[in-house]
Amino acid sequence: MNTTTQTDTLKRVKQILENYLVDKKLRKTPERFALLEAIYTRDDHFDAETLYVEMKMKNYKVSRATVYNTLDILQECKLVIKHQFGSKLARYEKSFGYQQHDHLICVECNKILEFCDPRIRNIQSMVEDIYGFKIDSHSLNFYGTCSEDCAERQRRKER
Amino acid sequence: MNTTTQTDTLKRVKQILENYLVDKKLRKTPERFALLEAIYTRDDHFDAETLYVEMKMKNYKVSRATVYNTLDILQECKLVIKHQFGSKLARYEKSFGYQQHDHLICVECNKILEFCDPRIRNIQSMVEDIYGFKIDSHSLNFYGTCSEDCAERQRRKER
DNA sequence: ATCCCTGCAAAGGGTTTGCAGACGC
DNA sequence: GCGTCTGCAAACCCTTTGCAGGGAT
Repeated sequence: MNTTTQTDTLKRVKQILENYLVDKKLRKTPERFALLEAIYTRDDHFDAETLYVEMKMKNYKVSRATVYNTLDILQECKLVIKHQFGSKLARYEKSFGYQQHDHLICVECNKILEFCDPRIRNIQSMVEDIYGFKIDSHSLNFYGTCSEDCAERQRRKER
Repeated sequence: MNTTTQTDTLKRVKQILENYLVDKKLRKTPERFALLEAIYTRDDHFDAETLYVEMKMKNYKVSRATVYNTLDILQECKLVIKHQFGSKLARYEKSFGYQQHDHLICVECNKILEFCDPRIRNIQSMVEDIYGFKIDSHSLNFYGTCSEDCAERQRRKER
């Protein structure tokens, strides 16, 4: 994504947040927009603490409470997605302009790759039909090792 | 599953645990076998606390520490699978004699259904080839509502 | 007899909550 | 000015850990 597009994205997501806040009669606080910008400047699967520390480093003071509060709001307006990659530590990522995708997680070095596969949609509609569920979302994670090094490290642990 | 088969399963999983403990030079304590039996008598996706309380109710005293310790061991010998269904609270289920399956979770009433789909295997091998990962396991969860009642309750929340 | 395992309770890590003061409306 | 949002810290929940006594080998 080049700089122009990123600036453009930033404008659009800020607009979405603003609309959401107005609609829900919530306040347009500077903290919320600062956090949104920080999130849309990142390009990874971060946790709440990392975001909190990043703000601190930039000399933008926000409390942990505000970080969590804002992450909740951003999830509600679909600007952020929360993941639980098999541990209790929640991970987040921006979601505007991204096509829905799934994750491939290296259990050794924690590298996370993304992939898309249209077959999941098919599985979803089949499952909806069979069980009478209305499905809103899904998460598909593959866990494994990303390289021979990581595979070797894993084998060593299992002994 | 009829009673005969369940008794049979119980015998077999106890044997598996015993072999594992001997192999790893761990001790065959009564707590471990009692917990294994409790787990294989259940038929749901339970959390550690529920199991702990169940043992208490049956007047079989085990500590939380032992519950967690035993769940770890049972995971290692593949008799139990641990799930993280989008919350920090871990869920467990017995896994011997079960084919690998995935989950459908009602976000309103927390009902959990299971399903299998062979296409996931295909996606898995494709992803392995493309990204050079060696995949050990996966988790696919669909989140939605299980009935019109639950769907309605969800809509009411969103207002 | 060894020393791993247990029970207990305290500590731990991530997240949520309560409260008083700040500030968007 | 009203009422929500913030920062702070304490509380919270689930899980892990430390330790001393007990039981498997």
